[in-house]
Amino acid sequence: MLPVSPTTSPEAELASRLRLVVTRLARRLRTQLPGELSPSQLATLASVEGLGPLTLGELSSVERVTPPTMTKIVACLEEQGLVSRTVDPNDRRVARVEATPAGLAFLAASRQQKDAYLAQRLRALDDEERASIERAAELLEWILDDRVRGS
Amino acid sequence: MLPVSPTTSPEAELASRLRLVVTRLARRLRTQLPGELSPSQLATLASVEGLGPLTLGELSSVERVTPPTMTKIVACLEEQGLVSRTVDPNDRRVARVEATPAGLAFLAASRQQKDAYLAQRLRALDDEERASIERAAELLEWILDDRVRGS
DNA sequence: TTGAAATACTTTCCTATCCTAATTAGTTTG
DNA sequence: CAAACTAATTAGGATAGGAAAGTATTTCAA
Repeated sequence: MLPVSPTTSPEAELASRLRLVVTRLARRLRTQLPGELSPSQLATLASVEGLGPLTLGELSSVERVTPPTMTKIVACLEEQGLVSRTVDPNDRRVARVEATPAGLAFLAASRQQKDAYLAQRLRALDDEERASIERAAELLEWILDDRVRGS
Repeated sequence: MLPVSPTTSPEAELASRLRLVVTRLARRLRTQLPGELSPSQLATLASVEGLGPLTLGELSSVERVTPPTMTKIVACLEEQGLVSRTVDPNDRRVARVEATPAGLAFLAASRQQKDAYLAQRLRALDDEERASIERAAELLEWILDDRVRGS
């Protein structure tokens, strides 16, 4: 439809198209939930849930955020009762962060809310179309996997 | 792989998976270009390119940003010579913003750079796999199309 | 035709987020 | 035990974006 800048390879053209749709869809999903947690806070909570109890340092490198920033994020989450901290008895410098039941519940609710939009749209597709999307999701997961060479 | 919270329908499960991969890929694409323009500035420049000359007010509502913020964004883009402003001779309160040739060139380059990452990854797939992604991109474009009923 | 209201943008000031540098507390090692 | 190292925190600063108020211009009603 739109005459994109002259592309050299078919991959480049597909890349352009994929980038556009992924960027837009992500934006749509983001604005779908104006929740009371900042994006970093939500992402941190999700990491804690997915990766189990983590130290502040691990969290800050997972979230690509500096340690001081992570200190504040975790402090805020803790104040709201969504995570708990436990000092490691063997090395009392480190504190492990863990999701509380309230944190897990919050995450589940927030996911359900975001997924609701997508699920509603997906319901309008037929089985074959949903299978296509599933297959693509698989491939994109592979693309995102950094064990594949090249940063 | 990860035991997600109990989902009710197959659509919900796919939605969850799709949301995750789309969000992550979008983030990857975003951080891929640490360019000298902020995200809002880049988005504004892209809107100006795509929608033609726009007033500040139109721009701020398109970008979901308050007028003062748009004033600053445009001022910054103008300083860098990426857009130009022209006062409407019929109504001297309004100023129309337009992309300069330098602005268009910048956009093209930035797109090419982002696409490069994706294109590189896509090159590692075979034709069948690329076709799957293309099909999915089509479906996602349809999903994003707001002319389809339901917000 | 002129004052009041409306409109388009700008200026000022405030908040939130995330950074770097320096500090504190705890652990390991020579 | 002291020096070096490590984990987390505190202090301070940069930047993006918003709300409220201000300025310039246009429109409308009496």
